[in-house]
Amino acid sequence: MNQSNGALKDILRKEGLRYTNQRQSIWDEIRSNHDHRDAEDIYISIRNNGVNVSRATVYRTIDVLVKNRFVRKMDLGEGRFRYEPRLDDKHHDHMVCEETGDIIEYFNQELEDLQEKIANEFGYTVVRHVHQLFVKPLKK
Amino acid sequence: MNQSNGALKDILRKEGLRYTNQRQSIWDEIRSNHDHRDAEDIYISIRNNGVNVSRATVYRTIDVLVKNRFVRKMDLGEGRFRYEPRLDDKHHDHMVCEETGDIIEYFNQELEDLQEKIANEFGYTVVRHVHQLFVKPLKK
DNA sequence: TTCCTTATTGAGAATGAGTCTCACAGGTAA
DNA sequence: TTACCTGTGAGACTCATTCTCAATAAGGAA
Ligand SMILES: [Mn+2]
Ligand SMILES: [Mn+2]
Ligand SMILES: [Zn+2]
Ligand SMILES: [Zn+2]
Repeated sequence: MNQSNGALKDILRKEGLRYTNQRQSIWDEIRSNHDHRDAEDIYISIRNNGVNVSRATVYRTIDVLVKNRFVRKMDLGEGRFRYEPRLDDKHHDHMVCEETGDIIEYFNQELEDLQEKIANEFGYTVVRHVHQLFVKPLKK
Repeated sequence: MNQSNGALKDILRKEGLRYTNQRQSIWDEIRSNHDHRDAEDIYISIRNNGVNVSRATVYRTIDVLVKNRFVRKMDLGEGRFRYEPRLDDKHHDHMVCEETGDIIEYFNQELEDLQEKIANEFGYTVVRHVHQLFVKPLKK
């Protein structure tokens, strides 16, 4: 599984890459919580743990992790990407509260099916999709 | 209406801004077709028409047009924004063919309703949303 | 019309996320 | 140990977009 500890070595081997302390630290940091953080946040957190890595290595390693589905890269239209660990690898989409900035995860099978149906109507099949709901709290 | 000719003057007046040739040229260029173009494309087209405007003015004017719903700004995750005129102002979402780059517009009321329902379940109401389907042609 | 005050503009500098370069460090194999 | 080769850090670079500021042009007043 993605999430187990030794799995990083496996994908690195598969990719013909070496196992290094930096790569392990970066994956450990991303795994350490379920937030949706940007590269700079991740970089700062690693450094605050006393590990010296460069931004370049953070970006390079994230690419490997994204390619191997350990990490999901998302674009909320903020001008930079955010990343989250794919610990259980269950698909979900995001709802962003415009008042608080909270990010809520949701999954709705009907929505997933509907979008495939729409694509089919145009002669296509969905490869990937972006569903983002920018919301505000209902009046009580 | 947005799309009529004199409407630009109206929104500029409302915003306390002056009516200038540059602003008119930029809106005219964006209005001239229904493509989903980036700022550089728009800038180049205006210059090819023999009108001298700066990139800064293109960006500044687009902001005003977006704010006043003359133009829709979209982020397809390409690292730059694309813009389209809101000539009839009917809402639609986009499907992007990953093989050809074609952008197909679609609208599905069921989808629109469903996402509001999902937001409600979490105690929110949808302010805006992004729905993008990245697709490939069905095998024949 | 001409004048006057201010908003607007153009050119290019600045910004910021992300990528690239390259000399050096560290693993690997014989 | 040597020879080789990948990975890394620091900082240069890229590219879309924003900012700065001196020069220009709206547009209201007279
Ligand atoms: Mn998530
Ligand atoms: Mn469109
Ligand atoms: Zn989904
Ligand atoms: Zn929609």
